[in-house]
Amino acid sequence: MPFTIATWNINSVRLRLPIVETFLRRFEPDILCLQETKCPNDLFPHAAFEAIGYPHVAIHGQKGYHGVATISKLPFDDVVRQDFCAVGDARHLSVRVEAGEKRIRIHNLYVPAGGDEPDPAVNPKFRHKLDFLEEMRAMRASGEPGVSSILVGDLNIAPFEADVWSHKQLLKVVSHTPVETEGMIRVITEGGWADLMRHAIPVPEKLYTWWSYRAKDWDAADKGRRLDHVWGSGDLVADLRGIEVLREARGWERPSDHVPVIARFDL
DNA sequence: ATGGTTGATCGTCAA
Repeated sequence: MPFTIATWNINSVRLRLPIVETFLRRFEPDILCLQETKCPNDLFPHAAFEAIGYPHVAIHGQKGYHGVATISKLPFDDVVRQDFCAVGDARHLSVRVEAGEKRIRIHNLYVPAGGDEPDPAVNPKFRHKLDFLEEMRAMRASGEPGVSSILVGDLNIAPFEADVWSHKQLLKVVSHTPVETEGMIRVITEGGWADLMRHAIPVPEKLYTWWSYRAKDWDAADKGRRLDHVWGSGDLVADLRGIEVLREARGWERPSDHVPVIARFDL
């Protein structure tokens, strides 16, 4: 059976509810994982999602910052909210679904951006990001017997040269420094994950999911980075039918600086 | 080298 999952850093779910609804109506993913919802739990717009066919919603929000939400057509159970680095940030949410022949744990993650200065000794935000990455090493693609895994989200790291507009110019820019890119590749390798975006669209093809708000003409300048990711347990590689990065969404009305990534499977 | 933009919230932080 077809199974589709999307991930999108929405940068305020309430402000951008209209374009989220447009996206869901047009692409009809079974599951949408949102990051940076910036929405306290008691103000989350549940009714809007239920009204367009998404009655199953898990949220992990806080006031002002961060926040993740998993919005689903399919029922799920065993919701887990992990407090990475024990700082009380709402940055992780996982659920377990049954789709086709498979049971799948879906992790929805929002990794700290890490601030501007890529030195953990002087920048506590970068220290936090590296600590978060270290804690991610415990995430295993085969964590539960008989359960496949998908990990999506804004991981705020672009691991490969083809994931940034200029490898040389970004080597000392947070998101593409060696300690981050090597750390991420270690998490992928040790955890038994497959980088599904790069299975479908291999290096060296350039692939971006984020363009800064600060760039004057994001489309023409095209100074993007691949900060959003879709990882899966090894068994899902054979089931993957394609990846779509919805670049056009960066040009929508009042856009997020991130665009949706859609993964399609036949399970 | 610097400043550039956006959102939540209401001066300032986070990204």
